[in-house]
Amino acid sequence: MADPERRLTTQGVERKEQLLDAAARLFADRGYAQTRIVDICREAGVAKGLFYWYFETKEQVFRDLADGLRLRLRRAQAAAMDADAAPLVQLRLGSEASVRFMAAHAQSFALVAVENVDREFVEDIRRGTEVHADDTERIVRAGIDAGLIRDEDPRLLSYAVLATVGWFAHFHRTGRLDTDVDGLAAFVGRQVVCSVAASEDIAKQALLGSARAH
Amino acid sequence: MADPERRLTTQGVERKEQLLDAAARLFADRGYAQTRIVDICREAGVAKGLFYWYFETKEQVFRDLADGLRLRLRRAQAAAMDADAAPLVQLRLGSEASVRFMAAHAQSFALVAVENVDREFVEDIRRGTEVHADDTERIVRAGIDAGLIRDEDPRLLSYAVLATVGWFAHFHRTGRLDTDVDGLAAFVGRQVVCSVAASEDIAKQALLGSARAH
Amino acid sequence: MADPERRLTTQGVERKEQLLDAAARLFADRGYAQTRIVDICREAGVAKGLFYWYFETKEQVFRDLADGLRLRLRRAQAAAMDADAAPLVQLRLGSEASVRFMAAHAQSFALVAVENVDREFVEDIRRGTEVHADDTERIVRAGIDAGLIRDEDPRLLSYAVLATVGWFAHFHRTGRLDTDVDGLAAFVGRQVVCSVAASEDIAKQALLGSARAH
Amino acid sequence: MADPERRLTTQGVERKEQLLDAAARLFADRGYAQTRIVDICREAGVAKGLFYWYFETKEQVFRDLADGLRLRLRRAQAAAMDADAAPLVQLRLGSEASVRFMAAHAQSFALVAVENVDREFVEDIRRGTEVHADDTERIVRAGIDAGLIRDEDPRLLSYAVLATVGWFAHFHRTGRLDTDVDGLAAFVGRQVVCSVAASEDIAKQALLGSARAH
DNA sequence: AATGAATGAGTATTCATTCAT
DNA sequence: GATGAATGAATACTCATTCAT
Repeated sequence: MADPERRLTTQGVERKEQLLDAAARLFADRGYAQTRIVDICREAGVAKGLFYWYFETKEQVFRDLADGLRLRLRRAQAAAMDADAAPLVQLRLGSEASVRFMAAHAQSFALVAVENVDREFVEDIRRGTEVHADDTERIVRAGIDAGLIRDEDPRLLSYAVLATVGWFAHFHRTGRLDTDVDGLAAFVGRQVVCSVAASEDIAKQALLGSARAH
Repeated sequence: MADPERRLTTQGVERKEQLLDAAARLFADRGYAQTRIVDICREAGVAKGLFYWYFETKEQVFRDLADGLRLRLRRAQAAAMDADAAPLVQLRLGSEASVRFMAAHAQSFALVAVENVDREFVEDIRRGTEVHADDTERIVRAGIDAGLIRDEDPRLLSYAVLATVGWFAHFHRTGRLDTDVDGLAAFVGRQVVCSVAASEDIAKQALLGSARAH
Repeated sequence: MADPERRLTTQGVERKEQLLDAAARLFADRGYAQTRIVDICREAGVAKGLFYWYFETKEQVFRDLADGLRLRLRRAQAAAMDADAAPLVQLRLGSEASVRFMAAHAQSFALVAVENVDREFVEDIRRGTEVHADDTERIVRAGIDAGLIRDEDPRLLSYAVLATVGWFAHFHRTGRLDTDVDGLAAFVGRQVVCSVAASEDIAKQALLGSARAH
Repeated sequence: MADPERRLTTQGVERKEQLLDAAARLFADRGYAQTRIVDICREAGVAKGLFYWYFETKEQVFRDLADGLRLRLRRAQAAAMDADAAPLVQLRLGSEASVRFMAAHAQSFALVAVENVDREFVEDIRRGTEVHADDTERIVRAGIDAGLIRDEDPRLLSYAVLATVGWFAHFHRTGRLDTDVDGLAAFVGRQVVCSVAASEDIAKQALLGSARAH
């Protein structure tokens, strides 16, 4: 019923937003499979039939949601990173920004977290991660070339960075950390830097300006 | 019909194993929701009704599978770690063993890492992680006390270790790494050591005996 | 899906009625257990899923049906009884009306009289009988006080009345009586009166106006 | 598996009895449909497979049980009735004996009570009732011929007797009467007599020797 | 745009019965 | 006789999706 090309009025856009929000809340709260279309509509306060005016399928909503998140996360990172800064500093700033963003949108991120995703979407999530890994890898390569980062496989190092950022967001989301977001972001920044820096001195250098240089 | 208390004969245990294996294969292959009881039975070569002689519900099988996996993972780690070794070496050995084990049972881990069967199960996973974090934290504390590990919050450092190990297993599983398992395990070992060591020298020390000390 | 609180449109009420009718027919015809949801829907000419739009469970329909029947039976009795009449006359009129009503809705009563759906339902039936016994007891007490009814335990006498009425309906339903409904109702009326009246004369009095006074 | 012709050893007969008892208890307690073969076997303390050594089907057990009850009830009645007594006295004695017997075997009778019987057995039960009605009718006819019983259709009067006896047993079984069995039997005897006697005097006569002649 | 009734494919689970040992 | 593992037919219920209004 929902034509992907359909032009929505301003009101329509809002309605769609409402449904998207409701879906995000519920998917995150109870998981994709455990969320019924009716639930989403009830949560959004509209009738069941209306869902299909705005979306083609339940699956589509999930993808829309995931795409949106990816996009906004990348923007948040980009905004935080200083293109002129040293690679390690860029990694630190990017990681900190990511943690902050994910924490601020914890609810939504729950639904793209590895452990919450339904089989049918792993591939989507995978692709999303790859994009981030590409971004990271560029910086890592520069760092290696400049002798600032250990001479390991750049792709592997990028994944290591993503792993740290991703899991801490996850741990924070699931309430297992008493640290506040600022403290956490700072820690993740330090951890990322220390885990890839070629030497202590270089790491210290990259952590200048961060709350608690080690 | 399946009584959790029921004593199984040797043959019965084998049958159960057969079904468990079949289930593991199919769950890993196509996902929990996409696997029907009939499929499991067909795969195991038994009639549909027999499933309920050995298991109470579909969910139960899943949980049995996950529990078994967790148990074996812990054993594999314990076997790999030398209680007399230095903390960093223990972390390295444990991490390497984990990566190896997860890689060897990638199919099965695909399950517990990704599926979102229900709230209860997600809780199980969480608890499982916490147990690992506890194990790790003990070693990290010893390392900090000995001045071998950076003086950060030991819990956070433990999570960082888990993050690295877990995600690399995941990346490997999803076929994004061309590295072989040995190379990957070694890398993860190095990465873990470098990400927590208090200094380069200490890290180097801990990596002696590893394939490619940095 | 069926929300007990849901407000139905006029059309919706009709649909529900349709399904209820179909269910009543089939339950009566082949029994509760032998009637499948699909059968009911086919009989009503709707798709299987729609059943659950109007009812919560199969059991629910059954209970709805039984409740409705009980209600209507009580109404039929109340309508037949003249509040100003003598107690024995009231008993006679009530019994006759009951027999007539049960005979007219024999199909439906086959249900509530015979089926053993579950513990809960048996309880329902029990409660239903008690209500009728309460109604009857009030009249019986008045009769005893007026010296028109034998001085026995009023509750026991009420049960005796119910027994007579109930079983004759049952016998009629199961086709064991060649008597027509009018003859049967009259007989039951006489039997009830004679079985509780304090004396022949009193009984005769109460039977005046009945087809075949004894 | 179970051959109806099979000769059982003494032990075998006991085993069968055990199973029959267990089945009676469970059928009566929770109903036929709600009782599983396993339940019966567990209750009897034997393995599931053994059931089919002694019985052909679950249905068969029910029939065996019902037949046995019928037989024993008839015997109990016959034993209580004095063939030389007046018809009304015979009815009274037979009714009292029935109530006593049913009360003493309340558990078992629950399973042949109209309201508990599954659809597939109503016909069986019906036949059983008819036999009793035949017995009763013979006496009623004699009473009518002797001018002791009201000149109504003898079959209908017989049913009235059965109704009274049957329902009071039922009411007693379901715990709705505080009267003790002796009191109840006496009441039912009086009620039966009064409900069919041709006159007060005749009734009084028939009640002589009963606890509380009216 | 919006509603909610209608559709029907899909599946976990139960349980009487059989059978090899 | 006895056991309990194995079989498979049968069915209530869910929920994404469609559609008339």
